[in-house]
Amino acid sequence: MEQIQTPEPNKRAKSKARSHQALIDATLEIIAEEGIGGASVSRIVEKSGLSRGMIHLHFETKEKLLVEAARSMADDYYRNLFEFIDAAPDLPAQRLIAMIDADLGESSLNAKTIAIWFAFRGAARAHNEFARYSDTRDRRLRDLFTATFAELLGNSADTPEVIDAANGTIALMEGMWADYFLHSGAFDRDAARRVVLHFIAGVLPESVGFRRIAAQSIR
Amino acid sequence: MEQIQTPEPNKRAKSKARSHQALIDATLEIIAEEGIGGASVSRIVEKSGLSRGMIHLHFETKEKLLVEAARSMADDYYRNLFEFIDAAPDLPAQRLIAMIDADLGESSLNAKTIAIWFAFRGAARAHNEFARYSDTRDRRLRDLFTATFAELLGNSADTPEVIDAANGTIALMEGMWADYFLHSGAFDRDAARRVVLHFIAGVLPESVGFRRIAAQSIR
DNA sequence: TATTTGAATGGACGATCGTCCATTGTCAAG
DNA sequence: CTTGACAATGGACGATCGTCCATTCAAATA
Repeated sequence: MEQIQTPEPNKRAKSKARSHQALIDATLEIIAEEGIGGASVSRIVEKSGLSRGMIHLHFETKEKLLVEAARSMADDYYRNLFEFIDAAPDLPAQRLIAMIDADLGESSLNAKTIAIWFAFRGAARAHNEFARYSDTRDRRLRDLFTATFAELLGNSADTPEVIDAANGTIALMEGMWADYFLHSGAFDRDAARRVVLHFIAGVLPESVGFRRIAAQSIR
Repeated sequence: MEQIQTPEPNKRAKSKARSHQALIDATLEIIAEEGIGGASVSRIVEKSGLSRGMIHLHFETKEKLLVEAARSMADDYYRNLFEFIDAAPDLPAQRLIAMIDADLGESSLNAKTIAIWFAFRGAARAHNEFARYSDTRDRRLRDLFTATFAELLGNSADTPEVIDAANGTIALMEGMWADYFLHSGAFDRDAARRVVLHFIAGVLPESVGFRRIAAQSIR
């Protein structure tokens, strides 16, 4: 009987996909624990439990595997961000808070992901492919913040008020990531959230009512 | 005639000191251009124009040379910071602005130093010695900001208002460094300064008069 | 001037790096 | 069941890594 072309991957393809992902996962784990320098071919294949030739088979080059790993970090960040945005009411103030919560939440900001982000960034000067993903993340985030502040302030997105508010907010969150990176032990997630909301409220006119909404959301 | 023991270094010691510094300088330049990974023994001795055995002679280990290079970055940062602080009037608001100007000024924030700082940070997970200098820098800065905000607000240094103001300010400046790192081409130094001052003014009570002093200093 | 000191040299060393490929083993098509 | 396809293996390869040390040579001392 002629079989309908199976939509689900067959055993071969499944195994291949599993190996592909195992290499990326192993690479990220090693980078988190030992930095980019520790991510040698030998360590990666050891950690993944696969054989030496797999990196060349799946990624052609170790470099390209690292780029894929960086891309996967950026993807995860955005997936989490839009989960928060989609779950929030469609009001600019609520969306703003949702974006901050996504950025400072456990799934984006934790010991493993932060170690990986800073490791990739540190190597970005040498390998601009990494920078592309650090930068892509940043550019999309900047556009989202700019649009949200424009809506919140009732201004066009190219006014100084909007641009400054977006720049300051992004800087604040970046700074909180750096704080976490340097003192993950002492870092207080709720305090970071409170400070960010407080600083943003300070630069917005009383009339937009952000202060009240932010205050309600303080935990 | 018996000569008085020369207080200035003799030719030998001078040459040794020059080589010592040449190795650190070469290392920092390579890290700025090619990242930590590019700083191999071969590259360092090539760049410095010295011979292969010098790293072992002066630093015992390449690792220790990198640590010395990181320490030299932290030293430069603090030297510049205190130059600004010492030049400022002994008033908390002026000192606060001086610290921000030191942090965002050309001598601390430029393409070379930022590339180096982020490279060291990225490798900090692997080699905690680097982290010590990133962290030392941060801790002293944090203490200075906390003391200044305490004075400005007339509160003790352990009140939430003071701690939050210091945390937010440090985060803002960290974030501006990250912005510079990711978009050194598009970065606007004066805009960054304006945003930081604006955000700080927003969280301080009108009564401390920071807004007016900050506004006067906007360029 | 003769001797001692130690800064500086540069090649040798084993370890590890990333890449490549002949071979193996297993799944899917014929 | 046989055969072709291909995911997977793991060792070989030259290049480069960081360390070490026998040697050189100029400066300081006697």
